[in-house]
Amino acid sequence: MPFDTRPLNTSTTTSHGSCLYCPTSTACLSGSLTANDRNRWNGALLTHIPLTHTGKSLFTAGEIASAVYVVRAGCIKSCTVDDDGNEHVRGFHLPGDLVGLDALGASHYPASAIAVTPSQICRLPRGQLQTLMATSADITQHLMGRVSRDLRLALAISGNYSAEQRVAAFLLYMQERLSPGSMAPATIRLPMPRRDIANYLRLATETVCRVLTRFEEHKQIVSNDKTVRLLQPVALWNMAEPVGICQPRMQLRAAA
Amino acid sequence: MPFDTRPLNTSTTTSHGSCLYCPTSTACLSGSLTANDRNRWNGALLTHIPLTHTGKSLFTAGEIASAVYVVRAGCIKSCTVDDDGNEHVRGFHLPGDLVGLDALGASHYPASAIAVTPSQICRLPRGQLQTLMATSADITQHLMGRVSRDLRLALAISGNYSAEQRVAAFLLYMQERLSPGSMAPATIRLPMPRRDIANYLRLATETVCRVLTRFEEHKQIVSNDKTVRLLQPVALWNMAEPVGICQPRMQLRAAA
DNA sequence: CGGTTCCTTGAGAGAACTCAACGTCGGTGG
DNA sequence: CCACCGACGTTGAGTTCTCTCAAGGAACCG
Repeated sequence: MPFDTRPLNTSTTTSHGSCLYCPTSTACLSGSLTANDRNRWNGALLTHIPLTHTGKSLFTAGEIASAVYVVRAGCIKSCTVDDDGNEHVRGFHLPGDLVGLDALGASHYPASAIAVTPSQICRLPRGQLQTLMATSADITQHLMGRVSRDLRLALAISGNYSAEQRVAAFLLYMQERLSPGSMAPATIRLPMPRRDIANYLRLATETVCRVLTRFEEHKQIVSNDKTVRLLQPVALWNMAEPVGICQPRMQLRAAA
Repeated sequence: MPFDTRPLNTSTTTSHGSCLYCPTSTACLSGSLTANDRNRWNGALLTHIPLTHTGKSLFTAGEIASAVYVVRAGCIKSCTVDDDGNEHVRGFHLPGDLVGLDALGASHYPASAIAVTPSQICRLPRGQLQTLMATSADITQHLMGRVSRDLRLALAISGNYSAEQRVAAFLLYMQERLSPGSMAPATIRLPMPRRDIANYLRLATETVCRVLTRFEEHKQIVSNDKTVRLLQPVALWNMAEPVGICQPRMQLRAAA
């Protein structure tokens, strides 16, 4: 399978499709705009970006920030490499997410964007973005919402939490992103390797493994490589709640 | 001294002064706008906010986000309290900084804003902000810049760094903020207690103390309570470089 | 002066890391 | 078809870093 479409609801994606048929159209910014603004947003988006294969970079830290991207399928990580040569994963971008927002107020990208999985990307040139923002308060509002959502997520994950809290929060966050609304014990497929998860959560790869093993011993999950089934989301949620990146989930509260 | 104006260049501040005479006018958003936009920005700002005393909160996490604030003097920390009762300091806001930007895309404040030091604040109601953004692309741009700057800072500080790297980066960052451009070994006055610094850097208070003591043993700083003199900024910078929140500093590079 | 808060230092505990080894999987080439 | 290789995931043993707990001193304030 050269192109992983499992997170999507459709298996018929093309690299030249219009936003109208884009499987992420409800998650992409265009989904929440008025008809007029949506048309203009879609008109500015270049959808014919070729697939990005695993490890290929969309842009590199330090490059002049020339565009913002929308993930249409797959998974992109944004990361930096410090002067000691250590990689730092700053976040994962799933279908519907915007990539490169942290460069909006700067001239250069502060982080690189690298495909974690073969991905399909839409490109929105910076000039077009400026025009859109200058002429539509609504688009501006929604963009602001995305940037500050990223800010909230970064601040939440940067908190001082234990390895178990981090991993639990990550699992629940990914579940919410990959199968939104599903309350039953869901089976999710983590697109990224353990190394990237660990790096993102500021843990060692081995620590993530050990925590997953411990969760499995406690019958809270069933893990098989990239596939994880959350058996006791409530237990995980009780651990992860302080981190604050997963939904309030009345259902879970009620069940607990 | 009921009102700490030391970071400012003037000692004659009033609680009703106009932006024209505001000591932070160059740091505040208004400093980088065109004359027309600046007038409108200043016109929307309510400058007659009473002093905020240490420990007093500007707003509390969960409240409906009704405004954005500009710090005119003093220091504000934004923080959350998780369900375990632990406080998490998300950032410090110094004169010229905007507070509450992480609520721009949400209906409620995700974090509380609490005075670390007696402070003076300007208030910008949300409605006014929307109007400004809808009618001035320039103001929108600058606001975007602030939000994504905050995002970059949060992402940088959330990296996986040692206690020494964190403290060194924090000292350099504060020096840059409190006495910008100064290259000579500067004496800075940290407005916040060790507890808040430690919490912000995700360390124990005692660890921050120990690191500062170690820096002092190595003749890299001279520390006396809230006053810190950076004797070897180059050495600190070599430690802090990977964190990436301090300036590139050609001078320091050259000297190193 | 007593009370409180903050800063500092020490000793021990614990969480996560490093180093190392091993099994699995998928791709590649003989 | 199968051996080989590299990347990834998992597990164990020992180490290191940071935290926790504890106590004392300094500064501030009523």
